[in-house]
Amino acid sequence: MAHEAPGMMHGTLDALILRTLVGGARHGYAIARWLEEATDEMLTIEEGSLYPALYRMERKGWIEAEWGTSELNRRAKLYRLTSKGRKQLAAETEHWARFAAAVSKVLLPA
Amino acid sequence: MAHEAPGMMHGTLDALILRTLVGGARHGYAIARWLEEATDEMLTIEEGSLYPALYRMERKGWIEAEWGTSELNRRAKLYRLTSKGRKQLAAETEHWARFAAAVSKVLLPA
DNA sequence: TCACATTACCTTGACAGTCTAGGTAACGCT
DNA sequence: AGCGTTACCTAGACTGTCAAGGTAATGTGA
Repeated sequence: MAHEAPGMMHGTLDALILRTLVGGARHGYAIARWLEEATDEMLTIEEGSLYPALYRMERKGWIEAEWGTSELNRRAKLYRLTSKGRKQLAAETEHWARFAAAVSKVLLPA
Repeated sequence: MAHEAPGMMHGTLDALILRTLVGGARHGYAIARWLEEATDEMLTIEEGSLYPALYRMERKGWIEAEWGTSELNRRAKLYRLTSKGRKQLAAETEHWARFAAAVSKVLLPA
C-alpha cells in the first residue's frame, strides 16, 4: 500500500493537507482517503504522519478543529482552513512550484 | 543565501548530487557550486548536508571517491558515478517525475 | 447473536536526513 | 602579513515521517 519512498513527503505534506481543506471542512480520515483517491494511490498519508501534522498546523493557527459527525454518522473531528492557513497554502504552493521547476530542470532531460 | 525552506531538499538531494556527476567526476565543493549555478541559486546544498550525503552514497556503492586535485590545483576528493549509481539515479529520477506530477496535480490549479 | 471489517482517532519510539555552527589547512593576492 | 577563497570535515540539535501499536463505535453478513 506504500507507493511512496519513505521520507519523500517531507515538506509537502502540510501543503497537501491544507489543499484538501479548500473545498470545506473535512476530518482527518477523510483527508487521507481524499488524497489517495485524487492521486490514484500515488500519494498516501500514514496516520502516524497525518495526526501529528494536523496538531502542528492547528497550533500554528492554519486550521481549526471542531468535533462533529462524519458522513457515516460517526464521531469525527472536523478541520477547517483559517485565513492564515489560506495564506500559508498560497505561499507553500508558490514555493512548491518554484522548487519543483528547479529540480526538474536539473533532473529531467531537456 | 538560503533560498530554500528548511527540509525541502529532503529526499531529492541524492538524486541532484548524482545528476551532477553524470558529466564526469567532480569534487564536493564543485558539486555544490554547480548546482547553485544551474538553478540560479534556487537550490543550495549546505556543506553539513553535502558531505554526509556523499559518504552515505559512497557506502551504498553509488559513487566512488579518489583523492586528486581540483581545477585550481588544490587537494580535492573527486567523486565518480558507479554503474550502480547510474541505475539509482535513473530510478530516483523516475520516481521524482511521478511524485512531482502527483503533487502538482493536487496543488496547482488546473 | 456473534464475528469481522470498517471507520475514526490517538500515541510512542525509532529513524533518517538536513541544518547550524563550528573547525582545519592551503593557496593566491595585495 | 593579512585576507578571501577554495576545499574538506564534524558534532549536535532538530524536525518530520514512519512503523506499529492501541481504543471504540458502527455496519454487515453468517
